[in-house]
Amino acid sequence: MKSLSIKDIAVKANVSITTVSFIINGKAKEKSISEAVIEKVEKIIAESGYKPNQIARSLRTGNSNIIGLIIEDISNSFFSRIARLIEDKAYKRGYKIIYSSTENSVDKAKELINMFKSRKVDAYIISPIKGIEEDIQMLLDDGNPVILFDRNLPDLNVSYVGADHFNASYQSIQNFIDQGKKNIALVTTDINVEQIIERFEGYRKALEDNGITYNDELVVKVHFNQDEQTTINQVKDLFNSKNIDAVLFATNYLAIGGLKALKQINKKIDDDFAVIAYDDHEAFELHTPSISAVQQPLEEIAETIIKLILSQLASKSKSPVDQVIIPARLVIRD
Amino acid sequence: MKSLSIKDIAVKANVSITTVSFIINGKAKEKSISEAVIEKVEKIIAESGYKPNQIARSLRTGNSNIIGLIIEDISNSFFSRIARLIEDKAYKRGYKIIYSSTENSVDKAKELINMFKSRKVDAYIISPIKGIEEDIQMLLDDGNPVILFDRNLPDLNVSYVGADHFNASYQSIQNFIDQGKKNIALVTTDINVEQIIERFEGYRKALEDNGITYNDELVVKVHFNQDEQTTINQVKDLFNSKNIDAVLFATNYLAIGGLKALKQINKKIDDDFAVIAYDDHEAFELHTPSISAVQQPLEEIAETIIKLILSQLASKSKSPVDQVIIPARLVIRD
DNA sequence: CTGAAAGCGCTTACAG
DNA sequence: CTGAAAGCGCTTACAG
Repeated sequence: MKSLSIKDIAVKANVSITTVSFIINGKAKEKSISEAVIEKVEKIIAESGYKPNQIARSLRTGNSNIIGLIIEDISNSFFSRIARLIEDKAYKRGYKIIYSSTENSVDKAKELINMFKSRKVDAYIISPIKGIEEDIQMLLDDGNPVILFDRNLPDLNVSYVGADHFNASYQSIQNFIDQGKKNIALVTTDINVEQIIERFEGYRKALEDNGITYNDELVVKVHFNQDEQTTINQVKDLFNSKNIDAVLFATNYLAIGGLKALKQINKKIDDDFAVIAYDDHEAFELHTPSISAVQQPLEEIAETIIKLILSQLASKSKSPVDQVIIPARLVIRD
Repeated sequence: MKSLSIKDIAVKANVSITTVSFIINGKAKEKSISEAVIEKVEKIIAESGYKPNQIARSLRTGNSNIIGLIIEDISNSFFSRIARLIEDKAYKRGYKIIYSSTENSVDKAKELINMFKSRKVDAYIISPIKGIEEDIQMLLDDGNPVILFDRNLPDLNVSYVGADHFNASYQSIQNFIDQGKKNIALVTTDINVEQIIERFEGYRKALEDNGITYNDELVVKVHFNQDEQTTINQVKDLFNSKNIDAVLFATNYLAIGGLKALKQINKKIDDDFAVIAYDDHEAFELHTPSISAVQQPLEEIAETIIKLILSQLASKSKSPVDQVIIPARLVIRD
């Protein structure tokens, strides 16, 4: 069953394709099409259920009304919640989202960028990894709107939206110290991305500013993508071998694994031992006791991303570069 | 900066567009293009970084290599995990995913189907709601591959993949009864979708088969989309007014809200009071005590969906209708 | 007030 | 072994 084309409508209405096109695109008034013709054509369109072929429209106009979203992993709740907000806001402005997960692979990320490029997406929202700087630079050189989020690529002159990871991490550690903690551990990952590095630097700086010597042995860097059981074992080893009175988990999935480890070795979270997770998660409020967490302002991040995209889309000229850093919020529970 | 077209490559290589097209599409041998020409053209393509315009290709060939995914809400962990698996498997077969969330709105669902239609997606994966039967029937009439998942539309003769919600619910209740529970509550939602109805029927039938009278007052149906606090209050009311020794939460977000309510009224989960959540969630294993859950076989569901899609895409003729029901697994914790 | 025609970047049947 | 040309379904500058 072939679907209807603009030609079919034109024939049925006994007018030209041009006229139908003008009506579809709301240019009827501007082109002074007569009321009678407008009504006739609109009636036929409504009755037939005709939908313009967006592919043809894209080929002709050069834009697709699709925004490409490249993230690490859609099943990670931080990304899925951001994706939801972005989708919603984009949708309201007439844009659809194509997403794809990179799994932190440089090759896959490059492939995805190429794929989106050949699909002529109108804009790119990317949570990037190191190693794709060149590819992003090419997108910029070609005049594409590009917004990085969550993590920045400092070598690039590109728009970026993200939380203030350094300060949020710093405040978390300061909070521990204010409670009198001295042996503060950090469980983080070994991926070399901006936001993880900033969280580490916030940790280190807060210790330093409070006169506490940084101790390498209190920092565990787990491999990205390793299975949870391995992470759990590493955390157990850490707590079994060291005397620790507070720990910051640098991501929510690390915190989930870490809490399981603490449960298994029966390490109680109480006045003598404090925990903060970076990025909130539904499990934390529910946990006994409740777990404090750094909340990134997802709504604000998503809104800012979309605003920047739209303004870049609007300005046909060289896109302005905006770097927006949004404060994160430390939520202390219990 | 305009990107390169096939014509630019043809000019540079001093051959025709046709020849370049054959080479790009791997038909060089078949069309007996000479080795020398193939090499020359491939070299130029590689050097120039030329990527064929997929929009033009789609317009010409009529397919897009894009699969449309319509779900309730990407930020719900059940859907985001399924989305991740589907994306991954589709990607390996050369397909990309466009997704959109319906938020259980019939209007939005209809809009999304139209949007995907005008984008000429090659296939549709839909977690449907009642009220869009006609729209789906139109897709089927037009010969589009359509797979429903999670929830079925029984009035339609369409392929479907989902867990055996009835039996999983039945077994959960049977498990309670085997432990000697008598006053078994169900917290569910008021959305009129197949999988929620089946979970309810499983509950009711298990009670009946065990000679326990169904009691309307032990069933709470919360409004879809209401805020969590309202749900929490309803659950509190239920437990404050009734004597209950077991509860099945029909979705994982209801369980999250419900567990918060139980915590607030200090209702302990122990030998005298049992809880099962439908759909697992990271919070449940971590909870004190751990919460039992029905696990849907996500991997198998995603794999089956993709297999059906591919087989429908392959068979140019009338697509076969397969309804695949996959057993779910009750994981008892503690 | 309306239409004929070019062109977006491809694929492919046909011709040689 | 290779190419000219039609056509996918639109939009839009130009003409009348």
